[in-house]
Amino acid sequence: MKLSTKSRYGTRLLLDLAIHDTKNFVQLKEISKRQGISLKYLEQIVIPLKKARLVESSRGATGGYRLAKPPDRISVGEIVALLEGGKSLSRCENHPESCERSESCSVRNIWKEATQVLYDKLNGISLADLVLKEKLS
Amino acid sequence: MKLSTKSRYGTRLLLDLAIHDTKNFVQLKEISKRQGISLKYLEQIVIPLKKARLVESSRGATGGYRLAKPPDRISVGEIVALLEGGKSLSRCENHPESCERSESCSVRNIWKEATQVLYDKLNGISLADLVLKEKLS
DNA sequence: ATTGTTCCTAGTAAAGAGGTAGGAAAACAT
DNA sequence: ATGTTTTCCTACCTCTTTACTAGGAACAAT
Repeated sequence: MKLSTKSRYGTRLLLDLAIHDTKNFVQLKEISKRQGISLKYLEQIVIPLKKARLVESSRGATGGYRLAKPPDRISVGEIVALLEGGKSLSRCENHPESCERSESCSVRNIWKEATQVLYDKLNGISLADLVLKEKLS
Repeated sequence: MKLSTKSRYGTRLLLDLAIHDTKNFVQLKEISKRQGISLKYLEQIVIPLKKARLVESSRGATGGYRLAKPPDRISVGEIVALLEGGKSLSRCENHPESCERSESCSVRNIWKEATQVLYDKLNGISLADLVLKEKLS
């Protein structure tokens, strides 16, 4: 039960955009240098972020990315859910047919509840919060 | 960020012991039938549970397993932490050297906080609680 | 001695994680 | 127009982890 690097790097990517922006476009190349993440990998990670309309892009020489919404409207929860491919902690959570046998749902409900508290926490943290914390340190 | 089958099956294994026991030893073969999990796989899963003294065993023809502690003293949190191999959600959480570069710890702290709320929840649920829920349904 | 269990050590197939590689398309600068 | 610099798109690749299975030894009861 580990977070993938996609989630972690993706969060850092967006945080970087939230800090070094904001009206103008920021190039992945810059973020790559600052965050120490390969450009090619960032290109992969940004794709779902763009699809989900968290960022918008501009192509060409002076192109780059910027947040599509104000930082206080983007939560860590939605970033993680997006890059992890769904909120559930157990695969069967949304596919009851696979463990219907004897689990009787009482154990499965535990996983649901755990998922809930986890995302309640992450949903309560916005990029704006992270920017603030970053500045304080 | 998914739970492994080891955690989920392990929890069901222990819940089964908590229900069908309790003084006598219960064979994995029985649990295998009831839970629909292969005997060989259960044998694998029970090893760390025994090492951690959550269960005790008896060998031979009338052997089997039983809980080593009362069900209200065993939490789902410790089962999961045990079978997932640690509580951290991010690999770097306990190895700061790997992401010291630019994350400045503010993002990493988020993962720590998330881990905390998750395990606070799971630690608050005991096998005895699960037995109760199982009986109600 | 036979049977039925735990225990121990391997092995294995498929999926996922964590990237790289090469180039096309677009926009800008000259 | 041409070259440059970016995003964008598709594919590939290696390593680790997951989720098991296999075979048999050790042990205890009958």
